[in-house]
Amino acid sequence: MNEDFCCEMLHAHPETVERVRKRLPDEDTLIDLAELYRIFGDSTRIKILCALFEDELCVCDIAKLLGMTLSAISHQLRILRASKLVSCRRSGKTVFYALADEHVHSILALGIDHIKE
Amino acid sequence: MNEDFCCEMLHAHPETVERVRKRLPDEDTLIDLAELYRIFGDSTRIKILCALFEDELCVCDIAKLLGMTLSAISHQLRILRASKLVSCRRSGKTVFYALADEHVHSILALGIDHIKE
DNA sequence: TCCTCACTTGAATAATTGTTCAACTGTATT
DNA sequence: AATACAGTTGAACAATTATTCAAGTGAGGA
Repeated sequence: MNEDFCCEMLHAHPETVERVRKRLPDEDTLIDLAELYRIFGDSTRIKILCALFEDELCVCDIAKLLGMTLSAISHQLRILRASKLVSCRRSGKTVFYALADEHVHSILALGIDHIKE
Repeated sequence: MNEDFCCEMLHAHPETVERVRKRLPDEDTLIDLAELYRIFGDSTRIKILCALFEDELCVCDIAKLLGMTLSAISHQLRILRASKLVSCRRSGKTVFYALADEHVHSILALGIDHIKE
């Protein structure tokens, strides 16, 4: 749609809008940011991330911990892998998953802080 | 489903699972946490939050800034209000929105850090 | 080589959700 | 009182997505 006709705007604040527009991160950054949070925004994935926050786990362990099927967990791990939030290593028939980095840890911790208030 | 039959688990690690289970935040906290991130996980809402991070804005300003309809923005503001991430005040015919607290700021900043690496 | 098991994957289904459209508030102006 | 405008809301629609089911890998053991 055409942004010039989103509303009448006779009483909008064009100078404020311009100032904010200049400071706003670029479109791609904002979309990536939303995408990152979207990954955290599912209870199954949050549970997996919080579990891996405690220890490295194999798919079977996670499935048992969450009371879900291997398939459901594997599908979610695929999404977490694609987003580089978890890493994995194979040991024989078993695949172990772990958090990818400290950032994931920080983001989780901050969210928990917010919830608890 | 029954967590005892999620998989064969002949080679799972029950002691690790138990240890992690004990440390894991309770179910409700995890669901609330996912819910919080889910709100951040939409590009329209992230844009609104980032814009409000810069300045208080009326609905019309936000619509112009994002090039979207008043209705679409209002629907998203309703969700942000319900999640207590934004506050609003009416001044005549105009309704101004602002970030609800510092936490929102912190969560956004941390996410941007992660993206930029 | 055959079998078992840990895990992955693709298709199908059900549920959720973002935007649009049209109708409706509430406040100010004339 | 009538009109205009900023914003809200509900229903409908399209798109996305989480889980299930069934079939398929790949590694180790017999």
